[in-house]
This record gives sequence, structure tokens and C-alpha cells, in this order.
Amino acid sequence: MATIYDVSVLAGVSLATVSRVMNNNTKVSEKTKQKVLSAMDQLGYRPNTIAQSLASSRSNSVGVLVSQLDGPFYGPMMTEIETALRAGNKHVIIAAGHSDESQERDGVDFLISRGCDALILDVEAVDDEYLIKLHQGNTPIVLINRYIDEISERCVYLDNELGGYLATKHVLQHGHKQLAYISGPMFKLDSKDRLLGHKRALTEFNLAFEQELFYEGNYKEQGGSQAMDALLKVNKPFTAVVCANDQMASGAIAVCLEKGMSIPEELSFVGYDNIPFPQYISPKLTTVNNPIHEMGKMAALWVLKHVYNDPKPIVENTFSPNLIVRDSATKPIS
Amino acid sequence: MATIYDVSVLAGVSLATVSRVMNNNTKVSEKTKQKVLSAMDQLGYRPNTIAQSLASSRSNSVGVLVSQLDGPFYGPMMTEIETALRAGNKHVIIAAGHSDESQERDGVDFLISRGCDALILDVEAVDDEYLIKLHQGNTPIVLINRYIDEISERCVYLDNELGGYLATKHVLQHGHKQLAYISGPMFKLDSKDRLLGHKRALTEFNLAFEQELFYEGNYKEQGGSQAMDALLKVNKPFTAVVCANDQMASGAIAVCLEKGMSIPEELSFVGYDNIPFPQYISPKLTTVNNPIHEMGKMAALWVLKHVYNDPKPIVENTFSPNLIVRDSATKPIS
DNA sequence: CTGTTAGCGCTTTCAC
DNA sequence: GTGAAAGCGCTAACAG
Repeated sequence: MATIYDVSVLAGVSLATVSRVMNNNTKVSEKTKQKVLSAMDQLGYRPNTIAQSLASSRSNSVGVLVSQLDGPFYGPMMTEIETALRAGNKHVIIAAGHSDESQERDGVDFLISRGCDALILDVEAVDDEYLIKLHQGNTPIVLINRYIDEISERCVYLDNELGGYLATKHVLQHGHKQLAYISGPMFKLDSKDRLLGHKRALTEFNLAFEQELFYEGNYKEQGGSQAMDALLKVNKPFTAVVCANDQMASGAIAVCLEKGMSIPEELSFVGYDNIPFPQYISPKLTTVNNPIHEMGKMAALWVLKHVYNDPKPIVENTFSPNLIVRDSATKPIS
Repeated sequence: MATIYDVSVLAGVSLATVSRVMNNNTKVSEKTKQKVLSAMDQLGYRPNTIAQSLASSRSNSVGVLVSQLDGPFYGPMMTEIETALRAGNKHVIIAAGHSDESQERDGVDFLISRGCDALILDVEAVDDEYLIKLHQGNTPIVLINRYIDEISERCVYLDNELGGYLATKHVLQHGHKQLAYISGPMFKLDSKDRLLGHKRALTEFNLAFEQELFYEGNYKEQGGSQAMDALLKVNKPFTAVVCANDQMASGAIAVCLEKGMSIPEELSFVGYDNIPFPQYISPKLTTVNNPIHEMGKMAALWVLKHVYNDPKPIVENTFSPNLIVRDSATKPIS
């Protein structure tokens, strides 16, 4: 591999000059510039980014830590982050936190020790305090899907309370009065917020929240199925099920279909997230749109703007959910 | 940030000794080792991996280039790769190729210039020749989902022809005689192979391949829907649809359900890949298992073993598909 | 077992 | 506008 030294020799200039034309931030005469460029070309020169990083103490890489790499939720987010960052010629280094506190901390350490210029985090197990402290360190961070007052300008998030409210209000407006609720894991902030919104809607319609018809799921299809099984055994009728995400809604609906129930006639469903798949099942799932890919993009743009000083990006950090009405929720029977 | 120098001063030893305890590949007396360790601890020392890379010309990072980051297919693969590599303390740098030749090449260049120690590639647009040449370069590569004879030991792949055969044979054994086939994009090798297997099964049952009942899809839900619409308009009856992947099968089934057809009674379906979601739709999809996550893991282990000389991993590189029988295919209506 | 020393390839003052 | 030279933080011979 040719080095900057080889180029400088071939071009008959100094190392510094070659470096200058690479970074073209200093003035170099057009003539020498061409000499250097053609020398680079002849040698098939490619800068060693590791050496650049060491010398400039910038790695041009940003670390992304998400709970999982798979699933309908994180995939699109990663896609947007990678696209935006690569367009800015930055590298994406990934790590998974698996919703586990020590793994999340490990991931962060891992990424920092790799010299990432910034971190984009979608973490849920570590507490606010940890993140606030992290924020005070040398590596800038931006949080996706989380809101912490003290570092609000670093948060890109969705108003989950509003989403929960919209979903529930939708079935309430159809006349349902007995609702079951399948939540996400309650240690997650978004689970809590969605539930809060659910309760607000209930209150608005003068309905009480029924603890017996509440089931704490795990945001996965299987969790939805389990929840549905449990709910069906409760000795309390309900005509609609509000699910804290689409995956659980799908699992729950599958159980009902299996039992020969007709959906939505016998039981209405609303999901949350608007992941692609449930559009293709029958009935098509009514849900709340979660612009997760937009949020990923915004996090990346934030980094480009504030860490790499790219003046272009316009960054916004709060997103609002909206209802997507399809076929899984209708009027209650009778 | 404390450097190795600070540690050496505090511990009262030389730089080299500190370096030795970090890499613990050379003998260091227990006593000095402890001194160094405690000095590191006191300083909260973290090695600068960039500097390590430059000095050792190993970046401890492996580049992963996939078509897309999202989707039910690549997510699980990425997860396994990240998990396996991180367990070996290696970093994963990702890039997306979007099934586009120039983007795939860019991605490779990008990853190489970042100093990756190895590349794991799931590419489909670049040709074999390019990959063979790449293989001859300095950065070791391993290919997922692709087989090239000249570099077969670098390929981790699935026998797609066999999978195609199994899927089709399954419906044929149920007595179907008129099959429609929705393929993936024909420029992709796996599409071709699956189709080949399909044709082999047909031949085995003395049936002709009907060009009119063939539709080239795009491996996406929507493509499946379009395909189904088109197929339904063809003036030729069929009782089963073999789909080259689950996503298209789901899209196709959705169209039928929408039209009020009962599946599988009126029309049988088989998919391919065994992605998680279609287990939760009704009817549950009969499909061919594609151990994509295993393949991701194997690619990672290959790198650990051959690039980083970890003696542990046992690597196998060819995988066989197997049929997963669920509810979407049954006997034809006589 | 431990210290000395020469780089890894590039950026960045500081002169000229 | 261009060159010389001092590192960035660490590894890896080479001595001892």
C-alpha cells in the first residue's frame, strides 16, 4: 500500500503538501495540487484512515448502540443512520445492548474505546443518571427514543403518551367500553408512556382502568400470544384489545384466529409502531405510526451537524405519532 | 485521557511492560503485573485502540456489507455476527450495498480504507470476477449466501436449489398439478437456484414448467401482491403457488384473503426463508427453513479462526434447508 | 522478565 | 504557498 510519503516523493513535494491537498482546507497552488493528485492516482493511493485518526484525534466513525439489530423496529432505523452517515463519509460501528444494563454499559465502553467521535444510543436499561454523566464526558451522545430533561437537546424521541392516547381513543370512539391492554415491559419508558396515554383516554371517556384486563407483555409476537391466552381466561368480558406494539398485536390476533373468532367483529385490535408486516395480514392492523426511521435519520443528522460541523442538516428532535386506521378495529357487537 | 505513558510512570515500569500486561502474550512477573494493573485502575486507563491499530496494523474491526440492514432476513444475521465478533472483542463496521453494484463496490472500498481486518460480504450485484480479485487482495473476505467455485472455502451458503426442490415437492406430493411460481429478482443467484430446484421437482413429477404461471417478483411483500394480482388474471388455472420467499408469499396471500378466497382450501402456498412473522398470520405459512443467522455466525467464526487465529471455532460452510410444514398448503380441491 | 528505541502513516504548528 | 519536524499512543524487535 502506498503511503503519503511515496506520493510526496513521486510528486516532488513535501509530506505536508500532500496532506494539504487531501484535506483541502489550506490553500495549495493549482499546479502542485495537480502534481499531487496525479501521483496519488498513479500509485493508487488510499489514505490510511487509522493513521489519520491517530494524528487528528478524530476517527470519523460514530458508534450506534441499539437494543437489538433485528426486528422490524431497529432495522429501518439502522438503515437511515447508515445512509445519512455514509453520505457524510462517516463510519458506523454497531453494538447491541440487548436491553441489559451491563451489556449496554459494555457497549458504550466498547464504542468509546474505539474512538468514536459520537454515540447514537437507543438504550433502555441504563438509568438517566448514567446517561447524564456520559453526556458530560468527551464523546458527544444523542439519545433515540428517550427523553431526559437535563439533556433534552440530545434526545430524539416520540411522544409515546400521545400515541397511547390516540390508539385508545380510537376504539373508545367506536363505542367500546371494556378494553384489555397488553403493555410492553414496564421497565421501559415507552411502555410506561403508552400506558399513560391509554389511561388518559380512558379517563376522558369516564372509564376506569381494569387491572384484571391488563397484561404486561414483552413487545414480541409470542408475548402477545401469551397475553391473549391469559386475557381470554379472565372472567371479565372485553370487546377490544389495545396493544402496546404491533408485534404483540399480531401474536394476540393469531391466537384469536386460531380459536375461530372473527376479528374485528368479535374483538377489535389496535397496535402501535406501524411496522410493515401487519399490513399484510388479515385483518389489516389499525395502528399508531412510529416514525422510527425518521428518528434514526435525525440522530445521524444531529451528529453530522454538531460533531462534524456540517452546516446543512436541519434537525428536529421531537416527533408526534399519528393514527393509521385500517381494518382491525370496528364497532363492538350488540 | 490517561495514556500508556501515564500508567508506566505511576507503576514505575516501562512503556513496554505496560503494553505487555495489556496484551498478556509475553511473560510478566505477577508482581509488576499487579502494579501495572492497579495503576491502570487508578487512572481509569483505557487503551487507545486507534493507536494500537496503527502500531500493530490490525484494526480489530471487521467490515460487514449487506444488501440492507432492515428486513426479517438481514437483521438476525447481523445480530449473530455482532454477537460472535464482540465475544471475540472485535468491532463490527457496517455498510449497506442496496443490491447495487456501485454501492457494493463503494461499500467494500469504504470498509477496506477503514482498515478492517476482514470483510464479511452479502453482496449480489457485483460479479464473481470482482470478488475473486478482491479475494486476492490483502483483506480476507468471506461471502455469505453466495458460492463461487474458485474461492469455495470462503463461502458460507445455503443449498437453495435443494430448498426450491423441497418446497415444490411438498405441494406436488399433496397432488397439485398446476403450480404458479413467484420468483425473486432473476439477477440474484438464490432466485435462480430456487427456481432450478422448483423445475427439478416438476420434472420428477413429469410436469411441465408453465411460463405463463411464472412471475418475477422482488422478494418483498408488495411484489408478492403484484405477482398474485397478475397471476389471477392469467387465463390458466392453478391450485398452488410456490413463492421464492416468505415476504412475497405473505403479500400474495393477503391479496387472496382480500378477495375472499379461503386459503389453503382454494389455493395452497409455500414460502421460503422461515422468517418469524408469517407464523403469526392465518394460515400459518408452510415454508423452507433458511438458517441465515447460523450462516452469519459461521462467517463470524471463520473470521475469528482464520484472521484472528482463535483456535476454538469449528466452522462449517454449507447449510441445508429443510421444510417446515405448517398450514398454508394442503390437498387441491379435486 | 524488563527496558530502550524505532517506527506505524498521518496532521499540524511553525518557520520561511 | 510550501517544507521541516514534532508528535498522536501504542507495538515490537532488540538488548540485556
